[in-house]
Amino acid sequence: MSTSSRFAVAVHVLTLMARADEEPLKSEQVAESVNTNAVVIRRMLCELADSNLVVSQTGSTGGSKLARLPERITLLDIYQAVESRGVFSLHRHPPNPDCPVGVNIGSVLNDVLDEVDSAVEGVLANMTLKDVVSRLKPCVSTANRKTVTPAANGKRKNLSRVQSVSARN
Amino acid sequence: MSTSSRFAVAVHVLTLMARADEEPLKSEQVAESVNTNAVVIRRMLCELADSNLVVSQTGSTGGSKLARLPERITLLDIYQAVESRGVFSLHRHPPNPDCPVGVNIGSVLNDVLDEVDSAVEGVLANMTLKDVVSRLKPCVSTANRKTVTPAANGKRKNLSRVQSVSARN
DNA sequence: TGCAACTGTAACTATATTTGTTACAGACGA
DNA sequence: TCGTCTGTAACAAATATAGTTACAGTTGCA
Repeated sequence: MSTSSRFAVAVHVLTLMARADEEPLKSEQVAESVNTNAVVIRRMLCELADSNLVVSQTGSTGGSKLARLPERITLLDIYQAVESRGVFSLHRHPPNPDCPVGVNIGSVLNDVLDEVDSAVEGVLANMTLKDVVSRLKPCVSTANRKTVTPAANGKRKNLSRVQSVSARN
Repeated sequence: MSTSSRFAVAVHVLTLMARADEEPLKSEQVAESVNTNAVVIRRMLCELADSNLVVSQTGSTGGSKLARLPERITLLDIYQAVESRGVFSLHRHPPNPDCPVGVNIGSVLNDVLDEVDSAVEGVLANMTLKDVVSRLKPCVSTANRKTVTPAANGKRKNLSRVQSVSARN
């Protein structure tokens, strides 16, 4: 399916800000936690700002912070801000219009794919950024230790979500 | 999100076979309806055969047909046969393990993404290939006309699913 | 038996999309 | 005015999907 990691990264970024409270974070700081380039983060922050999820300020004391309380930001808001297309795509090239199946399979599939999208959105609408922060909590307080709590290395139900155990470098 | 069209194509292919009844279809015929290369179809047929959704036969009178009745093949079966990964991915490179958020955001996200996957699977499990064929029916009988019934040009709720109106060549 | 018509598959190439990088203009506080 | 930010353009790298060519092996049939 080749999904992007944009949603995962966006949630990560906003989670950092939720925990930073009102303190604006610099793209460089965020990039360090996400483990990517600061420009990638800034690009994403622009999209999040377009959707009114964060506010950024330029200048020497600049940075970005949440535009509203974490409990008022759902994962659906985040998803819609950074993932434009739906879950599936139709054919890359349109099917043969001279074939009775080809000519209207797209219509049938669209209905199905809309249902799928709605289901996804339903799940995402039910969780807020605050919920994410809470679920994260268990490992905090004993700041910056290197050891990971065993439960923190959860595995997906299904397979390869990339990154899982050991990454590629 | 950059989803693939594999699911759409697979449903298309199996729909053709459902309508062909027991008559085996040649990859060339299928490719013509899907509007792609026969090898692309044969590759997909191999995957579908691995999942026991179709049976193929080599030789001069060969071809492929459904391995069981259309009412016994769900869209979930098809999805699982051709789309390996879940709907979303985690970070391409693992986040910074020295950051309290980075170290276990993956675990929280995994839970969410599992929920999303389950929701998608739930929707797909509720429709069979037979249902798809039925929904297709309205336009048949008056074979091979070029005009499309107005209702057949349905649009997605959201935007660009590719292919929509005019394609790219 | 030999041919023609298939499938299965390997090995590429082409195309698209996402991610990462470098560079720099402009904003802004001190 | 200077240093430190953001915003953004332009491009390179990485990845994944789709399309193409080529060919070995299978099978029905004359």
